[in-house]
Amino acid sequence: MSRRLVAHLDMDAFYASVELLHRPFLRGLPVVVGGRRRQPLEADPEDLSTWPRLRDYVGRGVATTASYEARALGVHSAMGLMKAAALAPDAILLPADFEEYRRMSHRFKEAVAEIAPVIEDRGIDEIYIDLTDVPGAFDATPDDRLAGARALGQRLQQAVRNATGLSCSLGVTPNKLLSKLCSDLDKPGGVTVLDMDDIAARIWPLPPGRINGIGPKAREKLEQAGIRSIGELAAVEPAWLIAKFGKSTGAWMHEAAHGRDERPVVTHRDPKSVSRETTFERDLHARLDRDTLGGIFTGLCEKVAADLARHGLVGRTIGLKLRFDDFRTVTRDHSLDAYTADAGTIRWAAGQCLKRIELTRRIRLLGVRVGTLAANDAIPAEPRPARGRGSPESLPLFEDLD
DNA sequence: TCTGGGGTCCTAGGACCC
DNA sequence: TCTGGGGTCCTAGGACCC
Repeated sequence: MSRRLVAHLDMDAFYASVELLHRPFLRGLPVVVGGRRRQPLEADPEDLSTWPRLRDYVGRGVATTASYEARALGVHSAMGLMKAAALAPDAILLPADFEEYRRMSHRFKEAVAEIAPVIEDRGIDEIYIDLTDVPGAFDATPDDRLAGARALGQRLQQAVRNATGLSCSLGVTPNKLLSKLCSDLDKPGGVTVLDMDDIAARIWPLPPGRINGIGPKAREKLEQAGIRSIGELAAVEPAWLIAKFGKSTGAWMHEAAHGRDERPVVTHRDPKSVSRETTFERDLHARLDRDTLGGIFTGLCEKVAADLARHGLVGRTIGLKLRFDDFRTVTRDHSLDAYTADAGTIRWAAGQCLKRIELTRRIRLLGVRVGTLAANDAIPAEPRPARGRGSPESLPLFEDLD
């Protein structure tokens, strides 16, 4: 087995930290980023009482990020803002400024790339870095066998701070699984270094949910079986896990609990789907609100089409997603014979999907997706045998419901 | 005061073909 | 008339992640 060194770098409370960078007078206060698009901020830096507070928020938004002061009050990302307001009514609520976050994201990734160019993007605020071939990665001193890994982690952290003024945390270990886990162990601002020999002492005491890929459902199942730590998970027969979680997940879980992970750092991935969805301010009725729904539907299809065009992509499988007022979600797919990036064709196919859904309840969310993607300049001339279907000139949508 | 938006991957059944 | 497999594509739902 070849020796690897992989880092996971995670920005600390990224969106909130970017906001505080631009508004240092808010430092020390609980700050939450999130909510739906609102009017531009018109607050006075000199007068904190003019800044929007969580308690004044009304609507369906969630917290995207909470500063550490807000986290101390129990607010965390993905929490509904109404619930968050009950916990931290005085927290400052800032609208998300994705353009700015993307700029800072680009900046920190560039700074890392100057030191270690093999980078896997995991979203706007985190990356994996393959350090195996970076000079010094495996240096050791008499009192620190992981001195090279530690020094590299600290160097990356300093480079990010110099380039952005922002703090991040790193895990540096032999693989992605362990590094992801470790970057979270000493947040904010930590560099956690670990070798396979340290797994029993450092990893096994942690709860299974700390493993990336074990979510609420799996955690619940494990808990019911009395498995409360990664060490206990590691001691379970793989056959039992496979019976409980299926072949793939069960086998993976066993390996993960032992800290084994051979996944490479992937520098490029082809996109699999492009989608747009929106949750309405109020639940809409298929018939009573059909004009509103029809307009939103068309808008989503146009956005997806524009996204495809921007990336030079075309797709063949059109998907529709509805969420009802009881939060039940249904999806329908419709595969076309030919690739498309055309808004009208997408809307027609999504309309075919809509026909197959029984609209008994009010609708909370509407989404449109295009999958089975190909590059615009590499479409097969005869993609598939035509199987006969209507032409996209009629657009039966919410208009002809009823 | 319920629960955003953009994704990936897995499972499982049925159609259809050899 | 009954009995096979394997392979691929399509669809629907669900778990999970950032």
